[in-house]
Amino acid sequence: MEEFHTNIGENIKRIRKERNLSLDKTSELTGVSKTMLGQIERGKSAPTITTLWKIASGLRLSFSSLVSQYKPNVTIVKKKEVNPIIENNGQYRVYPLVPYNPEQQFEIFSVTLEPGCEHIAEPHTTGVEEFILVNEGTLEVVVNEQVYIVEPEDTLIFKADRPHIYRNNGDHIVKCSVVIHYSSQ
Amino acid sequence: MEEFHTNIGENIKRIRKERNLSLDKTSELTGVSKTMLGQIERGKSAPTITTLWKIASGLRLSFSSLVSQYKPNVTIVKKKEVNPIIENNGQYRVYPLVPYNPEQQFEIFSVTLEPGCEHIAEPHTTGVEEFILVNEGTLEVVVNEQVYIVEPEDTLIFKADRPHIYRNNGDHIVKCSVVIHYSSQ
DNA sequence: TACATACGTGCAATATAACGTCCAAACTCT
DNA sequence: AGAGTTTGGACGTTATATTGCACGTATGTA
Repeated sequence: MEEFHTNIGENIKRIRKERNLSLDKTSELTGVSKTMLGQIERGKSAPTITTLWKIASGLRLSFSSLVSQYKPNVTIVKKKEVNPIIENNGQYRVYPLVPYNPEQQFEIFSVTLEPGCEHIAEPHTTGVEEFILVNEGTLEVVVNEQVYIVEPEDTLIFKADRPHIYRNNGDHIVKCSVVIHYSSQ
Repeated sequence: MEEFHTNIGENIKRIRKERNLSLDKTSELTGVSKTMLGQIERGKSAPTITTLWKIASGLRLSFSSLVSQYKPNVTIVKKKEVNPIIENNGQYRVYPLVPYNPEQQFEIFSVTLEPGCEHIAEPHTTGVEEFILVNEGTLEVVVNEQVYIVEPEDTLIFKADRPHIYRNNGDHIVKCSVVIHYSSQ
């Protein structure tokens, strides 16, 4: 993510090698200088979208084939090592486990609500859908003035483009996993 | 195409306005300076992919929603105004009518073969498919040592990742439309 | 009117993308 | 082995992306 452009470099180099093209030949096909191509491949510079466009066009590639991320087979995220976002005086804590990324258009949080906590969430943009999987405690969610009671092991799915409220009316802590999906209109 | 980055600017501005965001707020969400955002929106500068990444992530957008081209409703391409690519001493002429573009992953040519012309085409990369629609004359195409006779109003479809030969053995000119599709593996 | 706030843009400084030229290593050919 | 060719990378220069600061305009408020 912070080293995002290295992906593109690797993709270009792989495709170039698959086609047995030299940097010179690729430069000729794309109209991008050999030096620049080499630097992009080695991750030494991040191209502007105009040069990326030239590369994609010259090599007859789609954008997605260039920006596609290399995914490690296995990744483990330790919640203890994730800095939570604190709200409601620490009663409402959000742990971003899988941050958003333009390719996979969703993000995953773990959310904790202390007993008595009521959190009012801003409406998201249109097309956003939330999936709430309750792990512990009983969660109350208000959407469209309607109250939904979500028991442990139950899941609530709703369009989050309107204001909604999370509430823990029990005396036990509430822990839930939240997946937010952003549909690019 | 040459003014490609203006598209992205328009897309960002449109989305930002839809969400009632100021440049300041957008800068805060994306980590890209307000000035830069303004320049990108106005087409005054072409962002690098790292800043585009920041914008897409901060605004929870996909890449495709940012790079999507504005398509005019109607476009007319006059073959007379298209510079053909000349080969075989002018006996083989290729008119690029619709150039390749990374979004729509194909290109369209009009091809003319004078009588007696034989053109040997380089193999394309794997995954490339050709669609040949013969308009005038009778075209012979050799693929995998197999000769195919394509009469007027007939269409030949074949995977073009191997050498192939176009031949006009008749005494009438051959004109055909060719669509080449590149599947981004 | 005067003041305040929010918004978009202009300007100067800096970082870096993009280019042309040159160079060293590897690979052909006799 | 030696000359020529191809390859990828290094260096210096130019173009431009990116930033922070400041300015002008609009809108609302007392």
